[in-house]
Amino acid sequence: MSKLPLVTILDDEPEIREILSDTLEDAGFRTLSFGRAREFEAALKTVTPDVCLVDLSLPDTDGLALVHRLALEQGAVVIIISGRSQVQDKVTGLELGADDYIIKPFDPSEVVARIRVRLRKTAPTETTSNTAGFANWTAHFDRYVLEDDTGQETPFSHAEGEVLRLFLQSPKRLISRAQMQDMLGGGAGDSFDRAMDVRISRLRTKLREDPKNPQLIKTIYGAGYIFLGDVSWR
Amino acid sequence: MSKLPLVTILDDEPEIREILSDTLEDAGFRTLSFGRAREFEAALKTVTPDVCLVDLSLPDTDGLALVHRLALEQGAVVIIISGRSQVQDKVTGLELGADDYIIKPFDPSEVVARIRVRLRKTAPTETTSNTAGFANWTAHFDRYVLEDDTGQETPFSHAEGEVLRLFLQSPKRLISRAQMQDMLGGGAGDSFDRAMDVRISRLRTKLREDPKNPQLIKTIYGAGYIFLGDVSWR
DNA sequence: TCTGAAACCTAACGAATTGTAACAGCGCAC
DNA sequence: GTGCGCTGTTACAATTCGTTAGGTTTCAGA
Repeated sequence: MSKLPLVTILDDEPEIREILSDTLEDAGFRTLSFGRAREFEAALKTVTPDVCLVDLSLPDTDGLALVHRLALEQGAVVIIISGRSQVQDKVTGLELGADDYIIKPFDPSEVVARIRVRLRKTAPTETTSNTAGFANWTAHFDRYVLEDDTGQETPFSHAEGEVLRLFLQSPKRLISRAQMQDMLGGGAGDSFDRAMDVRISRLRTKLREDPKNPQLIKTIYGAGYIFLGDVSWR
Repeated sequence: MSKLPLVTILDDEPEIREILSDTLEDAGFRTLSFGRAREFEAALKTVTPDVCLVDLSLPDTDGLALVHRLALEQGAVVIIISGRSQVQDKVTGLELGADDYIIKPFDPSEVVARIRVRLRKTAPTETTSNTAGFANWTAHFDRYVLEDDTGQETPFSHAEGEVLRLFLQSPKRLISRAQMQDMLGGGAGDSFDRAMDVRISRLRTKLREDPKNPQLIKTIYGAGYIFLGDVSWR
């Protein structure tokens, strides 16, 4: 339904354009590449990119001025990719309106990650999925509600949700108690173990697990817990 | 009128904390420094930083988990400062919710520049429009009136409007009590918490929420409130 | 297989947090 | 002054969640 995000690449070196466009398209973006600022600005009349990658060392324009126009006048998301690694270059680039500044030589996957950050912040809240399906349950983390296959809803508390989310984020993998303490921000107390037990116990109750034979949250004696069941985030 | 932006610094090395806080305060920010994650998280109950600087190599917690919690649950702006310069570290940090990733050793002025970028992008919360729709309600902030889908109108007071506007400006996001106190300019009094409760209670009544099962304003025990419902400003 | 210790489960309790009715102080219109 | 609406405060009820305590399960070693 919604189109893939569009990323424009403006760099005078063909190899760099190719590396970037290949990586970005693999990562699920549409791309448009330009070697000259003139062409790029002409294209802007007909398309509106979600993110613009701009190399500063362009033959036909002052790159910084272009960035400034893009960011300030068009309100575009601009990421500078530059061979100049001096701090002063970065600072002025960022001050002139760039959203990020990546130094050449760069790792393509870092570029992808940084683009995703910008998109995440720009897009209206639907980026972080807050609903997950598993077994015959659907967990709505935004509403703190657990929905069964008949549509009946059971509310769960914040503490229970933390544990459930942790499980759903790494299903079919052993999760140790230490890990939970970290993730759930608890202090390392003597009796803290018990608190975690209780959380899990309560969660199991809401998931209508048979205490003698839990199907979803399995205890690994002496090691931790493991969440079975196929999870799909939506 | 508006206070200086608040930046928190979480790093176990005192020298780094000092360098950062000195530079940032010279650059026109307020700062709060912490050496341990525990203290930092405790402080979050009473203050709401505009940007959080987090060092990943903390003694008492898994830094990435902390970042994840901050970013996802609180919607905070997080900048990682780390000695780990591998691309994979950067990518996972950014994917887990960080807004930027700065490598040690860093230049303080670059840190300042990158913080300014985040603030620039976060700031435009100024909504010129005075009407917002959500669920089957329409809120008219100019007339202090809440209109339901049949056109029936319920007046709301200034205090109720403040809270409602705050919710409608960041829906589906956890809003802590601290945040409310900041936004609504209340002193941090002992009994001031109760006043906020009462405001919300009254707002819930006007929204005809079922007290046992609120659909729009949800309480997160020990954390704050979250407003569900899709908001569109008009 | 039997036994004891460690690990784990969970009912019940209580401290902390939150909801809301009732009251009081304030400002404003008349 | 009187009345009315708004808002913070107080007091008490309800909820959440960690802790405690006692029972059950697991596992190593005899």
